[in-house]
Amino acid sequence: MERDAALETVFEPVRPASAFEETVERLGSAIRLGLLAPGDKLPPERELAKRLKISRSTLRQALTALVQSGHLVSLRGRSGGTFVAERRPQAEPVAEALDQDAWAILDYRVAIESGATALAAERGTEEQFDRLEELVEKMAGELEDFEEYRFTDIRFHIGIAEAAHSPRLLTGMTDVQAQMSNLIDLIAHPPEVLTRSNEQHARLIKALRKGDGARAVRCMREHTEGTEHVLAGLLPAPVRLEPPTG
Amino acid sequence: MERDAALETVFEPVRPASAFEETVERLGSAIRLGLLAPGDKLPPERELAKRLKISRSTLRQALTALVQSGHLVSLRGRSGGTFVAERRPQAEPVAEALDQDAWAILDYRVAIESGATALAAERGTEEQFDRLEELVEKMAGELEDFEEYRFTDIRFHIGIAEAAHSPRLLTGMTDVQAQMSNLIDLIAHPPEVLTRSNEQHARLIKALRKGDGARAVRCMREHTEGTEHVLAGLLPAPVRLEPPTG
DNA sequence: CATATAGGTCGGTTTGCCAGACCTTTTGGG
DNA sequence: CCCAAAAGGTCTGGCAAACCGACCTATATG
Repeated sequence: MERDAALETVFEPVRPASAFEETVERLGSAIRLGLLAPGDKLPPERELAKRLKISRSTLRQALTALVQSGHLVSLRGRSGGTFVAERRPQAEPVAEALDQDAWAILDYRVAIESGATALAAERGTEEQFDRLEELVEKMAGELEDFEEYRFTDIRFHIGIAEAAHSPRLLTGMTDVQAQMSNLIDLIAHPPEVLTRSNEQHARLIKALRKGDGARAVRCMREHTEGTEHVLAGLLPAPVRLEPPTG
Repeated sequence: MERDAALETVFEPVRPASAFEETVERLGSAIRLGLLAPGDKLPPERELAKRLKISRSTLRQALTALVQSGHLVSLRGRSGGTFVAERRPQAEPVAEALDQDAWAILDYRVAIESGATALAAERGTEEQFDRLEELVEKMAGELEDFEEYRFTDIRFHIGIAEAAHSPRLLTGMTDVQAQMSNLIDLIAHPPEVLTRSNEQHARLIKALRKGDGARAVRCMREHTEGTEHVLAGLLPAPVRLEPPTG
């Protein structure tokens, strides 16, 4: 039989997330990605529960988890509320998620990034490109502070997804960035690397402005490959299996 | 505030799928996509439940649903089992899913397809390209029978995801193809269109063989645009909203 | 100091899912 | 010919997640 790989996926374990899990993930990622900035106030519980279409109790489970993990702070009383913590928890990374399949996200990333890039080249507005360019300039001033740089970088990449004008790609991109962060936090980022990386950003924008999708995608690929090569030295095994000659 | 679109996604309703739903979707899609061919026998319930890591009762809910919808047939007795129905249910399409956001899948599709294409250009093996070429030849003989053509087409696109050697992309691609089918079934497919489409397939493979990712992606974009243009006449509104000048 | 606005707590109900025992149908093999 | 094996079909009890809604507590502002 031939269509084997595809069939295997069909029978892979079904593991739907619970409402609680998904909520933690959504809010947690948004915070780690800087979509919710330190000090930002979340909507009141009852309201947020409505927006997320979950019960308040479930929402509170998630909030509690995020408070305990240091992502959120909640204050009681009249002008109280739930706030994004000022000092982000230093997620001690390493040791976890360094699995074999850490590589899997890289593949997905390539797809989302280059796909979004191709679309952005066609649909992006001047304003959006301007904004991307601002971000590039901002990054240029953050070469010494990786924390900051990375946040701006995330906004840059999400910005590309926005320029693609597609909700699905936007969620895809936030997904990707969230998962990438786990990996990216692991590696050193000397200013030279960031400089180079940001140059690629600049070239990318140029191609986008010209509407040259193919070139833009090539830039993006080059860009993502950079990370991959750096990671290559860190992740446990570069084994990329071949089918067992079925 | 600027990062608005991204924030909205954060607070979108959380709606985790149930195990039941996801199972129906997985099996149903696999059947509609032809990954499970008519007459194929599924593993016995108890075993399948183990593989999917769900309880037999939940699995049976899903199977029952699929039997009622005509996708599956189950036979009792010793050499019984659950089989893929010989005649696929003629999902009377129209009327449903023609929503505004039918367009959303098209965007995601572009990302997955062009992303997978880019990767396949780098990682695909000769054997895989050979196989893709076989499929193209097969399609060339199916220009008069759209049902058949479409199945082969699906296998072609999934084949590209396989050539990209990435599990995530594979699931992404099956997702995309499943959702696309809803739309594609709606439109007429005269042989001329299929011919043209298949020529694009052929060019795509050529580019893949040369390892020319950029060119391959361009081919793929051209290919997907074809569908989009045809659909453009059918879907309710081509409105692609711009942000309300926040 | 009253009251509005928040977070915090509790109890009861519903629903999804699971585990496992048991029944029924059919057929291949002794 | 009959029975054991291999399937699908049925039922029960139990647990945990999620929901709903009412109520408690803190506190800052007017």
